Amino acid sequence: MPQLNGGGGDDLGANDEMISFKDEGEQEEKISENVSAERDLDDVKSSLVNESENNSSSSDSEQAERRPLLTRADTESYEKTRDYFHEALRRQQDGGFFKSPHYPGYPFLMIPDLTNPYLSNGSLSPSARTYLQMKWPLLDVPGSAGLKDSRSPTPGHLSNKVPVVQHAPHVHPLTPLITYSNEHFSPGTPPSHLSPEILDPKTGIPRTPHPSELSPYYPLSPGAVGSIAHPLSWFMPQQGQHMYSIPPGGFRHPYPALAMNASMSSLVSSRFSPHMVTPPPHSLHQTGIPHPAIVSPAIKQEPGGEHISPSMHAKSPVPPKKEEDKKPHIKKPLNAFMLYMKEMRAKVVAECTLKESAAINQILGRRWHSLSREEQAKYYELARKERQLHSQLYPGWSARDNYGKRKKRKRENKPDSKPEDFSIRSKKQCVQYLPSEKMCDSPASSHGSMLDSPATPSAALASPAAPAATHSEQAQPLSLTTKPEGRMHHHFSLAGKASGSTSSSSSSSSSSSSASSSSQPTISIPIGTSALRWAIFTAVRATKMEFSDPRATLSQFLSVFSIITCPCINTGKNEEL
DNA sequence: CGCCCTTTGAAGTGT
DNA sequence: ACACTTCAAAGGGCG
Repeated sequence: MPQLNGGGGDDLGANDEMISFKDEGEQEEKISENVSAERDLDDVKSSLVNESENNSSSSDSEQAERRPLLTRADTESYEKTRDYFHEALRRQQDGGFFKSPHYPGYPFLMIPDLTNPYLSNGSLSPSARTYLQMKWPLLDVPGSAGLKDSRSPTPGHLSNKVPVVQHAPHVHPLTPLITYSNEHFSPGTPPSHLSPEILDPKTGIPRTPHPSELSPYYPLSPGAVGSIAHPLSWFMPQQGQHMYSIPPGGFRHPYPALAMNASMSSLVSSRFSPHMVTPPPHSLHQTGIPHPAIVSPAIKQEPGGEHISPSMHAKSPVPPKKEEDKKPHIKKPLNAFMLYMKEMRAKVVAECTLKESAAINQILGRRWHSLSREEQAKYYELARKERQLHSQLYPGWSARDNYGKRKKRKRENKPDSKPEDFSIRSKKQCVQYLPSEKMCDSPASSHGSMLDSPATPSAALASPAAPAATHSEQAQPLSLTTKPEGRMHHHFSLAGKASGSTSSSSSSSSSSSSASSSSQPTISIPIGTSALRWAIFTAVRATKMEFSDPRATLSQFLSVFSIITCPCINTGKNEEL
């Protein structure tokens, strides 16, 4: 969300968030799309502190172009998705590689961890994970060949990283993909809301899935699994990977019947793909839904073997554990960025030798910002489905349930983050992301990207979160700003939300804002409120400018507004430090 | 061994 | 309504 307001993210997030966006160098990235990750890395490292961004406006035009697309109605986007789906299916049937021009990564999007994403203990080795993510289709699943990963573009080196995974003879080839093992799964009663039946997408009437109905998308037998690709396989993990993995035994229907609508069913089916659908071999965990998200506290142990052959040993529900233990740890559904990260991490790691996650994440964050709206929208949509599915699986679950499960993090710095301290403590953030000139650089340059925002309609699509439409309008002004604007915010004392979006960013932004406010007179504008609009209005009036063209309006406004509110913009002075 | 770092986003709590 | 916090993934770094 941070990024484009109207865009998908918008819905999700508050408009404000968009503001908070850090401008990390989106432009930079765009300009140098080809730039290797190493460069990114270098930037990250070297600049870790000082990252001066180019102001190239090249990206603007690009963004401007794509914005219009985003403005379309949700329906359109969904249709688009459907088109992708069909396309994927078609390609798979053709046996060709599916390369998604728009979103190459999707195919393995959720594949990422063999281990259930929601399991705290992923047992697979990183390399194995990477391998599977990228190539799992190659696992001895015969039919999967056709699916070969769309990501083919992926550097071969990646594939090389992984050792061949062998399955025990008796184990289904896909078993490894089933991250969820009984062990992890705490016995529980399946959600009452889940019923064995599924809703007919068209009629919405519950019905019992018939084998014939399931196929071709829902292969019934393990053997068939590989051969039949789910239409959404391109979109979802290739048959096997699920965010919510299923226990070895699998459910008869993964999530048996969540109230499925078309989208849900597709999601579920893809997620709990074939093997899941497959009739439970023997050791089905009948009690419940083994969901990847469910993690038994006690389980944090050995990664290894059990994952590989999860199903095999349907261990009887482990001996009674403590009360607390009994309560499975259900992980939060992954958000759009997390999904993106999972997908791209391996790639980034492969491109640069860097292994440090912190650095990689920075790169990923930048890349995330550089993604087109459409690309991001896909992840948002995916994340939305994730949440939807998650909520259906765990109706009573609340993010709050996981509070305190982790050790406390650093948060302390925030409170104390006094300007000075702050600079010291979180220097990285400040320095790195608050490049001076860039911030000010031109709202104009940023406009291009912002321009598209108007459209909010697309937001719904992009942003799964959907609070959307309503916000989008208000947000727009804010949303207009992409990263650059985020910077602007710094100039303004936009305290609020901007900072709020991220702990880290928040601290930096807040600090920066405070710093700026202290050093220079600035206009405090509550973000996400009518105040901003008022400010805009005022600014426009002040200049007596008339705008006929929406785009012109925005850009002009931004120019004016920036001038009025952010003197430093012109100077390029970085107040921050 | 286990937390930190780092990213964005969602969802929680707090004011 | 807004601000702030926590957690989600990941894996090297570090105490």
